[in-house]
Amino acid sequence: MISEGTLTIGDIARAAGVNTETIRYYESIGLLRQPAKPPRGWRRYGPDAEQRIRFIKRAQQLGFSLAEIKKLLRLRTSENPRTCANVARRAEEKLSEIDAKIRDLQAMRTVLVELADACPGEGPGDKCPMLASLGA
Amino acid sequence: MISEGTLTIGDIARAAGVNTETIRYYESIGLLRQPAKPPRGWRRYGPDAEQRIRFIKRAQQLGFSLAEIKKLLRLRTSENPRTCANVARRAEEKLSEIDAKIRDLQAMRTVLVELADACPGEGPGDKCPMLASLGA
DNA sequence: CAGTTTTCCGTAGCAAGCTACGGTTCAGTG
DNA sequence: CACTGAACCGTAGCTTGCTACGGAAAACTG
Repeated sequence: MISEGTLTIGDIARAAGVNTETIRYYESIGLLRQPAKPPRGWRRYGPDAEQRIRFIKRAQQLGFSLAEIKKLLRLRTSENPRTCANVARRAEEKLSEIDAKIRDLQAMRTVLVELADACPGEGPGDKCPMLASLGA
Repeated sequence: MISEGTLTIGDIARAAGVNTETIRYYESIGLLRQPAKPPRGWRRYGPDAEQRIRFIKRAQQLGFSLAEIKKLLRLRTSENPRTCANVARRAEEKLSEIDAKIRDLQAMRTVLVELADACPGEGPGDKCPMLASLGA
């Protein structure tokens, strides 16, 4: 629902803190709607385009991919009264993914710490217990 | 230090649980040395090629990139008596990176949980407090 | 009105780590 | 010796999220 307005793509880009190319990219993948191009001249955006981009950036920071954000945005305009539940479900799925990533990283961390503890801190590479433990 | 041997690239690939193409890729980026090609016939690998690939895969699981693994492998053959310390230092750096990623993910998690808690579980998209909080 | 900036648009490239394709040569089996 | 499967090799493609390039047209600035 990008309304017509008076702002150029550069105005929106500066306001939202992104590159104009990024906006064009979002439009090309259907994440933003391009305002209709006038017969002569440049496209003009309304201020809601900036809001849309800010939404995208915040959702990205929460770990959503652009494809997932696209789906969230489609839900937003849905009249379905269960939409809110759908959004909540997606958030829960994302939460599970995040938890899984955290567990993986913590497992990595444990192994790395164990290896580092075995290291005497000097000696040539072929005697290094860390490399040896890794199978080198 | 891939010695000459009797094994073909397919043998090594099966033994190490990777694709032959992956081995060729590793060779192309200098992560594995290609055995010299005989004037007629196929290259032959020694069993240490499999060990090398297993090392790479384990290090990857610990979050090291192929570029970083390349450096670790170069350290391994170094005569420098401080090599072991260098390996330990890289492990510590990697530990910091892992910790930073965990912190980022936990921050995402916190925000997501807060948003999800505000969700009544039904209603259309334009009333969804989660989407609203994100700025949509 | 001249000059500079901006938009427009398609195309191409980057990072990382592979995977796929296709034509040719070679090895191993019956 | 014929056949099948494997290796060889270069190149291209995949994913995600952009960024860069370049020429033309439109718009702002003095």
